Amino acid sequence: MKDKKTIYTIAEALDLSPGTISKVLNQNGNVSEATRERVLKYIKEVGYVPAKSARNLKSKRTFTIGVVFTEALNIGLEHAFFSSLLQHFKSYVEKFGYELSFIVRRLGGHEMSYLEWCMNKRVDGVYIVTGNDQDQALIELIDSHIPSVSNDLIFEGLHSVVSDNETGVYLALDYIKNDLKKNQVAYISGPLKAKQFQERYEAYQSYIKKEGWYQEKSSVVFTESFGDTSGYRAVLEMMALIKEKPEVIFVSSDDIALGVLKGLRDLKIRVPEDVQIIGFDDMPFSKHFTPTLTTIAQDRLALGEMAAKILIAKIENPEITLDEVTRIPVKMIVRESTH
Amino acid sequence: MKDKKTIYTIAEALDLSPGTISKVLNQNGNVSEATRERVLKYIKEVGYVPAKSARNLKSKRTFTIGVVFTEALNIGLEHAFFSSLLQHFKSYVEKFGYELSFIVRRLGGHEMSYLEWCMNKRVDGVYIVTGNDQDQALIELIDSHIPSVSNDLIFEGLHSVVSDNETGVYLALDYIKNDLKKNQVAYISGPLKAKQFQERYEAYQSYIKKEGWYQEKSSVVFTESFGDTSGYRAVLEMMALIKEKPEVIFVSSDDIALGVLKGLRDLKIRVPEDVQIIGFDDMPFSKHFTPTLTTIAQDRLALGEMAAKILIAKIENPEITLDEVTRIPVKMIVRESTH
DNA sequence: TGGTTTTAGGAAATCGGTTTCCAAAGAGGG
DNA sequence: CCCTCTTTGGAAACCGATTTCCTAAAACCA
Repeated sequence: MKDKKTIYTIAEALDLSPGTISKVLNQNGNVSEATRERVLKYIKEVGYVPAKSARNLKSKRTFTIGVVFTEALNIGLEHAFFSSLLQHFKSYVEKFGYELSFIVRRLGGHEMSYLEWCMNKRVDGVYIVTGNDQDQALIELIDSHIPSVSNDLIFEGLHSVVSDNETGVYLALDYIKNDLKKNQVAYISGPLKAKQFQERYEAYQSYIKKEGWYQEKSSVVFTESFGDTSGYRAVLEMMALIKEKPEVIFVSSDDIALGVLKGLRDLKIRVPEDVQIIGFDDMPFSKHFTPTLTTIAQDRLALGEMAAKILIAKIENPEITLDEVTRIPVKMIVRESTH
Repeated sequence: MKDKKTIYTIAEALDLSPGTISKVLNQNGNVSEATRERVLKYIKEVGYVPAKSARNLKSKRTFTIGVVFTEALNIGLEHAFFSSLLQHFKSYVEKFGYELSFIVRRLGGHEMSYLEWCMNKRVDGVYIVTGNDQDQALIELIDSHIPSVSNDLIFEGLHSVVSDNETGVYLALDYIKNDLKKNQVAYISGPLKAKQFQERYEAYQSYIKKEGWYQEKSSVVFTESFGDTSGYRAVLEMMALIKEKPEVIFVSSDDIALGVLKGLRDLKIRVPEDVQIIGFDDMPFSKHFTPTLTTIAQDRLALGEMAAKILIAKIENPEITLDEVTRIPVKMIVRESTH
């Protein structure tokens, strides 16, 4: 029973040829309804499952997508935002029969590049959840013929699906200007190595300049990495150095904002009475912070699914032409941290 | 250049036989140092990478571990605790050349069981991050000959690596009794379908009984799922029904506790002045809650790595005998939510 | 009924490695 | 110098599907 079951075993048992079994399995080729059913029935009976490696070897398609998930800057799978993208991407591609496999850079002891790994595995496509645009090995992969899509990097020749960060920043600043009627604002940014922080920072700068708002040097602080601990340190640093206390602090991500809230609490600065806070992302837990966090919501579902849709389209139709960058709309969510 | 490169191409170019190339690649067989280097050099030059599917087909080993990550009860990859386990597991097994592949239950349109998928892919082992112990398909997988390990389920015949939940609960309750000197305590539990909540709940019950602490019916509430929103609802429900307000609420996970804190705030109940809160898990963000959360810390690194270690041991030595359940110690971390 | 078109199913090559077995050449020993 | 032992590398079967090409039988048609 637990012996080997192959297409040959089956064929022999049913007095057919292996080719016929294969045809039944792939529902192509001409097989009579009668034998089709006979084969299917027998297969179910003995619990035969075709070996994927054999199939892959011959047919070149693996129905596997390689996932790049750089564990730099504190963002591994532990980072809720990116895990969430991966989750949505995964759910979507699974509907089309694709599976995910993490790209590994060392296989059984020796290092290999992203591209080598992908060729070795013959993945059908590559999904970059987070990556480092300075990474030569990643660039090599992007430049290869393997279809790829990213929810993070923006790169010549790479299809990216990212939030409309600029509009997000403008929404927040317009709100500060028109609703809160403030202009004494400070900014806490994640590391600019990450593309989204870079875009948000640039949008911030351009808005400030356009409005002519006064900004002293310390009113912009960069964290050294992702995560609440970084935010905690950043806000302490800012408040220690800044002369004119800000009325509003705009923080470039919610997880960093959590640390900022804690830092302010330790400094006995009340939110929103003494300073108001706006975050970016709208993570699930942001609505339960103390105070609950006003933020710019990213549509994680749309980000992940659109990336999936594009990648599948590229895999199944290599000739397709698409915009390089797809922007997903964001929206503002007002909660207790501003009023 | 971008044409096909196989062991045959290489062999021809170097005037050797394919077998010899294979021997070089696998550093076994007798090959002279001279040709070894010649082959290696040429391979590097033309950028040849062996096709994994061909290798797998012959050698049966795939160096791939299937990951079961049930997306029930709100716990997908988005759940920080389980993502973290997966992250640590992944980092560990990668050192030994294993890669991870999510187990998918529908491949190219048609449903398949966990076991079918695993046999189809010929995975070397299975890692259950989260699973449902009522799931017949999962049980079938566990009962199969494929080596497996779990960080969640505890099951006859399955190797599990889990926290010492009982000690964790006792630590918290001893602290309530001996340090806080309270005994008016309530409990908010995650759904008992999840093994860890079941264990914690049982430990709680046994302690309460042992101490003879008074408990009215509403002093234990179960959430319908994971996540802060569940906690929010649960605490509102509890406070609405309970007669004798508790002095301490013990919440069976930190993410649920976040919602509890928010609920109490909405009810104008102060923490820790009016009621003290103890969580379970010690998630990275728990130290930045308002107030910061006293909790029982689980060692996520140890959980993930130990699971990895055990699985690799089982794969590489099928005869090995191990304890079915490995308990990882927990410790108590006191913060502002108690005093 | 004879001739033509379909259809069902088989034979065999192929994908790209791994591995066993074997022969030739070189090394060692008396 | 002859014989044995070891090294080196080749030939070929094999892993388990897929796929093309082909033939025999069945169906169709006038």
